[in-house]
Order: sequence, then C-alpha cells, then structure tokens
Amino acid sequence: MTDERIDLAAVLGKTALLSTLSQPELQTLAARTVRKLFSAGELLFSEGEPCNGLHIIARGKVRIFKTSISGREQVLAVNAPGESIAELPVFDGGPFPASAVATEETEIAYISRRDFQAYCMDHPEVALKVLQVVGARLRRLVGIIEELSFTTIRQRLISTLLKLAQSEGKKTARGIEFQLPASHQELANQLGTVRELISRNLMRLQAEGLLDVDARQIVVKDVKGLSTLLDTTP
Amino acid sequence: MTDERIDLAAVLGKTALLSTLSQPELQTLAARTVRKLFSAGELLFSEGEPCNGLHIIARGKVRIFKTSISGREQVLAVNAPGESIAELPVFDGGPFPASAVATEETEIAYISRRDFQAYCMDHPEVALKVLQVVGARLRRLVGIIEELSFTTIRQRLISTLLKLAQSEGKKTARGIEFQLPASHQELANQLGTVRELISRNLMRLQAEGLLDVDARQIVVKDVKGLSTLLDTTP
DNA sequence: GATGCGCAGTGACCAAAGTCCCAGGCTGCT
DNA sequence: AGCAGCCTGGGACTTTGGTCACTGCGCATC
Repeated sequence: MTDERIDLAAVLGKTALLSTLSQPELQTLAARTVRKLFSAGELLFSEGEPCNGLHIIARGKVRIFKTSISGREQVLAVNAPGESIAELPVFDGGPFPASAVATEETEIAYISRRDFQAYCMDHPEVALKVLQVVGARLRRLVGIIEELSFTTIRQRLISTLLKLAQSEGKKTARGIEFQLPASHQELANQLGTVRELISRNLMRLQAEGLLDVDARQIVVKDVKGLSTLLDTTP
Repeated sequence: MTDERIDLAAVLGKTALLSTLSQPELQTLAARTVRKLFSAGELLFSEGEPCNGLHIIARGKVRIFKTSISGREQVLAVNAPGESIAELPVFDGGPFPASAVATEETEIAYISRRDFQAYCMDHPEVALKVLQVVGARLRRLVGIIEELSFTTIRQRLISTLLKLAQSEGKKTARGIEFQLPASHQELANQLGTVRELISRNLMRLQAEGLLDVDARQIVVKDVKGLSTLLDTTP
C-alpha cells in the first residue's frame, strides 16, 4: 500500500497539471487517487456518459475520438503518460464530449470531481494550470477544424508524413525512411476519412516519384516537393 | 466618468464569467476595465496576434473565424452581449488562435491579462467559472469537427434551417416561415463551404418539395421530411 | 436615366471523396 | 496443411464539393 502511494505521488508530480505542487501536497492528493487498469482496446469511457472524475495517464496511451452513425471515426487526440484527459467535463458537469480507448495496456490515476474541484478552490494556481492545459487542447481542436475545412486529404496525409519523417525518420541513401506507426485504417481515422483514400493517395505520391511505399515502410524521396504541395490552394 | 463606471459594473455583472461576484467586487474590477468601440466590419484582432487581455461583449455581436490562404472562411462562433471571447489566450499566453470581427456596432469591456489573472488567483471561483465557459466553447468546437467530418453540406444546411425554423419561424398556412439571417455567402462561411452550394442545395430542397425558397424568405413545408434526411448516413 | 455594386440563380465542367467489391499476402491458430 | 482474420492494393463507379463564368435583379448614387 505504501509503495502505491509513493508511486502515485510520483506520477502526479509528473503531470503538467500538478507540476507546481510540493511533495506533501502531492501525497495528500495521491491519497485520494484511485488506480485503474485498462488493457489494449478497452474503453475508458464513451461519449455522452456522465463524468465523475479526472483521469491522469500514468502509463500507456489513450485515443480520444468521435464516432459517426455509419461507424466512421474521427480522432481528436492521442494522449501519453503525464497528460490528463477530460479535464473539462470535470468542471462544467456535462457528459463526456467524446469517447476514449486505451491503445495499449494503460494505467490511469483517477481523482473524483468533488475532490479535484475542492482542491482547485484551495489552490488557485492549479486551476490556472488547468486553464493552460485546456488552452493547448482548444488550439489543437481549432487546428483540426482548420484542416478539415481548408485542406484536402492528400494535403493532410502529406503533412503527417512530413511530421513523421522529421520526428522518427532516418536518413539513408534512398531518402528519409520510417514506418507508419499504425494501420492505414487508423491513419484514416485520424485524418477523418476512409482506408482506401490513404492507400490510394500513398500510391499516387509514389507514382509521382515523391515517395517509395512498401506497405508501412515509407521512404521520402523529395521533401521539398512534398512541402510545396502543402501550399497550393485546394 | 462616474456614469461609465456604474455602467461597466452592470455589464460585468451580466457576464457569465463574473456572475458570482458581489457589487463592490464588480466595482473594483470595473475600475480596471477599458471600453473599446468597434464599428460594423471592424477587426477586433487577428489570428496569430499576441493577446493581452480579456474581451467582454457589452453590446453588439462578434464573429470568430479562421481564414484559409485561398480566402475561404470558417466561422467558429458568433458571440453576443454578456459573453466573453478569447478567454484562453489570456491564460496560456499564446497568440489568438482565430480572428474576430464585429458584425455590427460593438462595445467591448477590456481587462488586461495581468489584472484578470491576479483576480482569478484571489477568487478561485471565478477561475472555475472560466473553466465552465471554456468547457461550453470546447464542446461547440467538437461539434463543429463532428459536423465537418461526418456530415454533408446538405445535412448541415438542413440542420441550421431546422434550428432557425424552431427559434424564429412563424407558423402560417403554408408552413413554418422565416428569413435567413444573413446572405448565402455568410451562411456558407458558417458551414465551411462556398456560396453556390448554399444556393444549389436550397433549390434542390425546394425541388424536392420540402421547402419554398424566395431569396432569403424560407417556408419549411415538411419538417419531418427534413429531419429524416439528417439521420441518413452520408 | 445611367452606372455601379452586391446578391442570388445556374449551367458546364472538373477534382476530390467515398462506396463496393474482390484479390492477394501475412499471421496466428488449430 | 488448412483456415480465419487482419491488412493492403486496386478497379469501377457514384456522389459531393468546388470552380468559373455568365445572367439578372434590386438598390443606391451620381
């Protein structure tokens, strides 16, 4: 038990929301925290459910998404350890605006709404921190709106390919090489479209000589060429 | 001058953000508030500019929007008196994520970032209120994303027509009658598309016998028919 | 009355997005 | 080996979205 508390306090201290707190404060908060374990693919919560507490990711990865009647998915965010999710329903009392699923084995630290709200009243700097985090989230959503309404799928795909190339690509003789981090289907969900279009657009870029594609293995041959495609008006 | 202060305090008291405050508190806040006047069509701020304070609408109407390189517009929100805008950049220190324009003669109460942040530290309940307001905003954005990624323009149009019919339609012998509140162009901006499609889709609905259209004058003849069109998968 | 100007309607046309469907490859399981 | 379940590739086709160009109307202004 003691081990758990110490561990939890460490986890809490690493989250952006609570980084300003002192050790003893983290301890008291940790005492009110519940651990929850989710296996890969398990739902944390679904859109529309009431929200009773704050989730903080201690380990694993969580995808936040909306689902349409026809079964299509639009990813809103993918969160990693140290990040909190669904801060807002905690404060406005409304239901979850989207669903959340663990994409791998995931451990959550859970603090009840009442406790966290009370904590914010006593520690206004935490409330301000929450506002900062929420600000980043809002900016991301505005970015998604911008992409959905101003760019083509082709451009969105190119943009994520370039990001991936930059973050995890390795320079080789043939170009910048990397692996797609997920199936075409999941990529499609993130870009708000369907599998076929991902496949087709990748092939098209290959035909144009900008990429080499072998299933998930990508070789970017012409970064500049790709970049210029981003600026052309749809 | 005295008049102004009293007036400002009244305005502040009516905003959702500050509704919990007492009269004297409103007075002290009002003393730190600056009035700003904007005429119709004038920009309050542009996307990317740094944000130095909180804007509260005292009178008029403000449209928040993004612009694409090709000149297209996507409306994120239209705010009315009593609402605050751009709360978030105030707290996270980042630039404005979108632009704002006054759609009619508009009066703004402006409080500097420093003052408002300090005020939140002293009055945590205000910070919590801000979180509530921001929560509503975030839900709206998620709603826009959902619409953009799951529905056709036709459906979005129908949905706003039904909302308008409900909020300001009058029942007549021919059906529910109302006026479009703006030009086709502005409507298109709100739905994230172009003028022609609004025009065409309205005509199409008329051809299908669901509406009667005469420029901006709309008569909804078949509410049920329209509603069912919303549920069909795109 | 002539001249602009903004707004709405429309036809032709093109590109992007999406649907349906099937083939082939790989993996893991029995 | 055989089968089931995935993921990817790709063909054929439809719908939707968007562009361009032009017409016509109403209104204000000169």
